[in-house]
Amino acid sequence: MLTPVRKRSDYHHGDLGHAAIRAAKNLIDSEGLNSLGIRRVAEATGVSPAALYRHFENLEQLKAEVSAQIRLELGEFLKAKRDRTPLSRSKSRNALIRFEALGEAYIDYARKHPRLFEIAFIHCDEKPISEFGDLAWELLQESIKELDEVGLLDRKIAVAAPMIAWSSVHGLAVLVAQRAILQREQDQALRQIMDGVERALGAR
Amino acid sequence: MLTPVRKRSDYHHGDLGHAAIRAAKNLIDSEGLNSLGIRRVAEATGVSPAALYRHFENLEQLKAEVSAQIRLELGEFLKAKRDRTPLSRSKSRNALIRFEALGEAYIDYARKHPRLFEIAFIHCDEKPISEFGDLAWELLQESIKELDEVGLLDRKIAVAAPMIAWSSVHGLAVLVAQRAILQREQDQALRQIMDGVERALGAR
DNA sequence: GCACTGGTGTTAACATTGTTTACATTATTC
DNA sequence: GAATAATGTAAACAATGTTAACACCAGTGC
Repeated sequence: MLTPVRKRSDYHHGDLGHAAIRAAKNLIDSEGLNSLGIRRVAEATGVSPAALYRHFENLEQLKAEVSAQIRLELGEFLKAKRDRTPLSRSKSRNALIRFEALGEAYIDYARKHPRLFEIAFIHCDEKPISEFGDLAWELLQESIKELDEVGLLDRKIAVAAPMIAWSSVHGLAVLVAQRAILQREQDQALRQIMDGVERALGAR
Repeated sequence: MLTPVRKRSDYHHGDLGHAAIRAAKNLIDSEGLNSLGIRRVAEATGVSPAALYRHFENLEQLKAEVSAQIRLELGEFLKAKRDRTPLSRSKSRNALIRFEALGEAYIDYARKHPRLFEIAFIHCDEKPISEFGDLAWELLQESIKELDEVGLLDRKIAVAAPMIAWSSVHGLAVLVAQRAILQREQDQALRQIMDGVERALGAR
């Protein structure tokens, strides 16, 4: 991914703002949150530092917008990976396969982009997951409904199911992103946790 | 908690290092990680900024030591709260009560000290939870063993149990600390998750 | 075509930060 | 009690976020 360079008349950028968010994201992804700075982003977008203040109030707001962007991309990543998993002929098994694909994809993202994942959920202040229209959350709900339709969801636990599944996998993802779990133990941990979730939901 | 002030002869501090970690912790707790700085800590401990470099290589290392300190305090918090929960006469119920107390205490800490909790597990690089002799992890293992002894643990899931329980509750704790879950929904979420964990472990 | 206006960029400055260097003071050791 | 190590200070450095004053340019209304 190359650094986007100035276009057009060479004075006005044309799409700073979006370009800044992209540059900031790449910076965090490759060098970490601490390396994110107004001046670094300005350099990467080929613009003077002060120009960024026409598009963001301050560094903190830029971070927040990058964070939102990452949440979006995470959701798209989950969706894409789930829709690419091969299905069987059993509708019942497919519900489970697609559910597990979501879990795997979630951990996968945390492993591939740990620094992005770490800031995905900063500053959701008083905006709960279940309300800020998060794509990932919707995918989870949808998947649980699929489980229900094929009889793999214990009705007693139905309303709690999304929370249980989310926090279980999210917990692991956080630990993976922070490298608090050894690389070689991550796959095993995921299998254990998905097993646990499925036992909890009654899906067995 | 007052700012520790210079003691003794007024030139040598006597216990900078520990005092710095304490000051840094209080700073983070009350104003957030972004407000942590060498100069702020120097001011709080009544010392010149350069003095801190006799005790820490740089700001990053100070952060790491604060992080370790927080992990320790979190463990002690869990232990204290668990040992203060009233027990019943049934040994079987007590195992469950103590297990749930751990979960509640974990969330409680994240709620009371969100900014501390958030940095508790940064920079555990390649030192997995299960190995760095973490007190909290030991408490969890111990509690699961208690569940096993009273027959509340499904043997098939025994080895996976710690991972399942940890990541579930840790996931919620992270969301709570980041305020991605509304205050009034937190208690319900915890109950749902503990239910889920107990179903997963076979503890019913 | 042309002035004007709002949006977007630049440059130069400011206060503040982490960090280093050279030096001062105290503790400790023989 | 002198030498030495440990621990503090002060002053400087480059780099940072941010602001203010000015420059350019696209679009609108005449």
